[in-house]
Amino acid sequence: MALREESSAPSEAQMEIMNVVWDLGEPTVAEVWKALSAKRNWARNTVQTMIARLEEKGRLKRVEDGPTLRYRAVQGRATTLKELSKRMVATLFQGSTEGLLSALLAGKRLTNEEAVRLRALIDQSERKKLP
Amino acid sequence: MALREESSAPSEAQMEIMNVVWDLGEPTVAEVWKALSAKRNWARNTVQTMIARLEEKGRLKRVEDGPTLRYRAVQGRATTLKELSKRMVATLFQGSTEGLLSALLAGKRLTNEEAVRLRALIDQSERKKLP
DNA sequence: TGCTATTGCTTACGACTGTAGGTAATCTTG
DNA sequence: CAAGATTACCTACAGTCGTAAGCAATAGCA
Repeated sequence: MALREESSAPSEAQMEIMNVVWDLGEPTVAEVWKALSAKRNWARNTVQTMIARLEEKGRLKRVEDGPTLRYRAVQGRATTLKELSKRMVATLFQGSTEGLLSALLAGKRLTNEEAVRLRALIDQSERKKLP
Repeated sequence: MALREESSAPSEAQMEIMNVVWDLGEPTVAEVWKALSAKRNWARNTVQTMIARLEEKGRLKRVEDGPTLRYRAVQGRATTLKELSKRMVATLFQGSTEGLLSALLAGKRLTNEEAVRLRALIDQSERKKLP
């Protein structure tokens, strides 16, 4: 396991940072800051603090690269998202995937393409062999 | 709209309280406390504080019922869950329902019954007329 | 070589959270 | 009616979050 069990779920702002790190691969603080500057009008130091905290919590790891530091995500995006979504289904929907899906689809009309893709996901998971 | 826009999402602990309130309808603090005592070893006052905070934030409303107070959820469960799940899909998956579903189903095998029910939800949402 | 921009580290501060202890009013029951 | 149980309200305290300012070392340019 990569992270200490039962670590608190990252907040929305923290996930924004993580997403940029995943997108950029191994960015510096300044790169993350620039990437976010369109959406969030944060000061550079704000980004720096958040990255430092994510590092303390074991979600990011620093990579010494000459003078300036770069940061890598400790867990891959897919793993993290899987954990977070399972956790959300557990707390909000008592573990029912169906509950979540029905909340999401409530009052929403799917296009045919979307429906096809979602069905494909279900087919795939139904057919899947367990390891 | 029921709640002030952009109110911060309720935390996991807060959602546990909300879930009990929805289940019980219009419980007192003590009833919530008892209902949670199996899962969470909270002091009665902890539950009371959390309920008071949920009231401040407009998620619960007190109902004077003789001497002791009862609390009602201001929004229905379905509405709240819909909001929260949309928000999560937005921040974690850039709005992609498919992204969430694929994270949830990753490494999981659906039973036939589950698959059938999920497909039904999709069919329904595909067919749906918009209001 | 001295000045300016960039980077990293430290510290701050108010809001919110999880977690509760005290206290005072009220209700119940012997 | 008096004593214990139940309730509600107020206060607290450490931890996290969002948001940064201040400062020191370094680096690059004039």
